Order: sequence, then C-alpha cells, then structure tokens
Amino acid sequence: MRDRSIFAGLNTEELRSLGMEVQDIACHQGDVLYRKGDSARHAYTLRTGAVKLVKSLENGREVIIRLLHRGDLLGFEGMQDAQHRHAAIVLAPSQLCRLDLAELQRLSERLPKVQEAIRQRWQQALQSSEDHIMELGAKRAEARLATFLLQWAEHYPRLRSLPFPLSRPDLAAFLGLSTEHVSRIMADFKRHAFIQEQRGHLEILAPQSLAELAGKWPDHKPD
Amino acid sequence: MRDRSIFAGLNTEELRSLGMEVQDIACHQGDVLYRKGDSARHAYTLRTGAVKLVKSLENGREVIIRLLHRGDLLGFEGMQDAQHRHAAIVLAPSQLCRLDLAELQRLSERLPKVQEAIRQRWQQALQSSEDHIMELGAKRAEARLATFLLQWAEHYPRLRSLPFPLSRPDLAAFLGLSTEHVSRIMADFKRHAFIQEQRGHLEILAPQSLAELAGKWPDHKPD
DNA sequence: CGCCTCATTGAAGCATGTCAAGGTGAGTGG
DNA sequence: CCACTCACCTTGACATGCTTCAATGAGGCG
Repeated sequence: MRDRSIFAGLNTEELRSLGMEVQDIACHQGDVLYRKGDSARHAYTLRTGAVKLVKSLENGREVIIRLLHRGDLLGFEGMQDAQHRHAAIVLAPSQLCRLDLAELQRLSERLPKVQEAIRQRWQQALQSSEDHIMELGAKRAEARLATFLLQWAEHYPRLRSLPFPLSRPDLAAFLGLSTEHVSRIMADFKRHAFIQEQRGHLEILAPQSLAELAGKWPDHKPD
Repeated sequence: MRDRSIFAGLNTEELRSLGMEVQDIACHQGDVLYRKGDSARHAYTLRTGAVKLVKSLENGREVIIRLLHRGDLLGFEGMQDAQHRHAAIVLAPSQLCRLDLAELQRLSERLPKVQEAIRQRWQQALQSSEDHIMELGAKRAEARLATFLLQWAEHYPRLRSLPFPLSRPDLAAFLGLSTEHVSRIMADFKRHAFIQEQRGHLEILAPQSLAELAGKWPDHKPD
C-alpha cells in the first residue's frame, strides 16, 4: 500500500529520491487542510477517504465545489495562484500525501511526465465540474440527488454498503438545494426502499429506480 | 494583428516554423466547429469573436457549459479524449486559428513552455467552471443574470456598447433558467434602466445597481 | 446534564417553470 | 416585391418545485 504509485506513476520513495519532500498525513473528519486565501505551500494526493472543496459566498452560504475521492489531487491550483481558491475539509478518515509546491514546480519543469500527469488530472477535474454544471443547470432536485448517489456508489465498486460521510447540509451545499429539501427527498427514497442508511453508511437497494429518476427531466414525462 | 502571439507566447509564424500546421479560419454566427462525439482532430484558439460550448441532455435540453472569448482556447480536451466532449458553436463573427492536435501533442512533449501554457489555460477554464457552479448553486435568477452581464462587460473594456450575440435561449441555457424567465428579468432590467439593448448590442447603464443585485442572496436582505 | 448540530416534518410563501398567445424581424421562395 | 415561414422576444395566467420558518426529536460531546 505504501508502495503504490501516488502521483504521476511515481511512488513515495521515487519522489523522495528526486528531491521531493513527501509527507504522509492521516486526517479525520472535520480537519481543515487549508482555507480559501491561505498562501499555497502544499499540494496533496488523497490516498484514501474523502475531502470536500468549499467556497463561501460573502453571505455566509457555502457551496461545495467538488468532492474528492481516493486518488484525486488537491491544492494544485497553487502552481499558478499564490493562494488557494477554496477550503479543503476532510469528510471521512483519510490518508494523504503532502507535496511541497515549490519543489513540485521545479520537478515538473524537469520531468515532462509529471507535467503531463498534472495536466491530465486537471482535465479530469474540469470534466467533473462540467458534468456538475449540467446537473445544476438542467435537472430537478430529485434527479440531481439520484444521479449523485449513483455516482457516489461508482467510487466504491463491489461494496454493498458504501461509506457515506455526507451530512444533509453537505448534500445541500453540493447540489444547490436547501437542507430541508434534501432531507425530504432522502426520506422519500427510503420510503420507496430505493436506499437504506445507517450511521454514515449507505446502501443502494434499487439502482434501477434511481437511474430512472436521474434521467427524468422537468419538462417531460416518459410513458 | 496577424503577428500577435496566439498561443503559448508563439505567433503563427513561429508555430509554423516548428512544424505546426496552423490555419486561419473565419466563421460567422451558427457555424459549428465540431460536435459532441466528433473525433478530435483539431484544437482552436479564438482570436476575436465568441463561441459557446454546448452539451445536450438525452432529453434534448441544451446546456451551455462555457462561453469563450477572445484569447480562449477550445478543443484541447482532444489531447486526452479521442472525442470532443461538447459541441462548439460560433455566436458572433469570429476569427480562429486551427491547430493540428497530433502535432500539438508532439510539440508539447518537446517544449515544456507549451505544456505549461496549456496547463495554465486549463486551470483558467476550471476556475471559470467553478465560479459558474457557485452561481448556479447559490444564487437566484436575478443575481445570476446581473453577475453574468457584468462579467460579459469585463471582456470588452472601455466599450460603452458591448457586442451581445446571445439570444434569450442562449442565456437560459447558460444560466440554468427558462427562456421566459430570462426574458422577464431582462425586460425588468430595461424598465429600471439598468441596461439598454439593440440589435445584438448591449449597454450597461447602471453597473452599480446590477452589482447590488448580483450580490443579493435568496435568504438575506441587506439593510 | 445541557448544548450543540443534525435529521425530519409541516405549513406557508415565493421563485421559477409551463403553457399559451401574439408580435416582431430575418430569410426564403414565389 | 410579396407572402410565407420560422426562430426569437414578450407577456399573462397558472401550476409547481423549492425555500423559508418553525417545531420536534435524536445523537454526540464538553
């Protein structure tokens, strides 16, 4: 596990031998990796667990811009901006690797592979953001939530009972809805026996039904 | 104008001398640069004009994922995906440069500067997508529209009358609203003399008022 | 214990979507 | 040149999805 490639096909040892300072970090729920506006010193790779990237409106309302899973990178915006664009908050017990940004910068100039790897991750992030835009722009609450649950499940293949460290406010902040509305829909899903929930774990009982809901649009009843 | 750097600090001549096939292209409204699913052969830089990137839901409903302005790049997802992720449609008379993706790929492996430049643009795109997510997730229609108009204006500094090639359906598809609702709000803005519109041109009369609206949130009245 | 935050539910209000109708303007074929 | 069409814009009336406010209960934690 310690030997698996953590970034750009390189594992911890190899990165270290290239002069990179790599630090293993263990976090638990609620830990703040960095806040919006912090000067960007480190980037991270998420080895296990889950992290949310949060942006706040002047108003105090928070929006979750992206949810990170095992294998995702974060904090790399520091390669161009001096400061972090959002806050990174740990959702579930996680293990991360912390990389020094300045050294990463130098490394990427020497190793095109690294540069390439970073670009690739950025494209992934962009794609997921664009998908999210579609969800927010075109679907209704029920469909957004259904889509989201199915996507979440994809991150834990061959697992019946999924880790699900998201609170209702979290879900609301990610899906652009009110806490109450999310709660109502989740309760509905449970009543219809589409899902089952207990102590931070989620089980999807009727993926088929959720998939139908996910593809249902405001303006069109398929029958 | 022909000599200005079009990409990664290189102008047309320099790119050509590096073996890159560069083609100047002139387009007008409605031209389709590529469609979603087209195999990705070319990337483009937008020299003047405006382009929309569109994704369709299975339902037929269209969402504008991103709006491109002078200096923006498009089609670069082809460097990793074999196919384009969205359709690119020209909104206003535009001049573009078309680059061969395969050659660009090779070039970027030889020139770190190019790789770097592409990564930078990707980050910009990601940032703008994330901002868009915030708009869709946290603001109401009036505020979204106000924000959008002000942002649009920023792309045409020192211009009183802005080119504004967006139809109401376009605005709706970008802001995640219905055409009618957009129309109503725009009419409101005109009645309040915040803006003025004529034949594809827009004038912002009261940026201050729009800015106030843009910062107004559903749950909080500032007074 | 007492104080949080979270989850759930109800009732009411408002924002936005839907449906429908009529008006304009641009392009097209006669 | 005209008439036709078609996409777009606007407006109204209505339906509904979603939020807000309020109240309650349940679990974590000092």
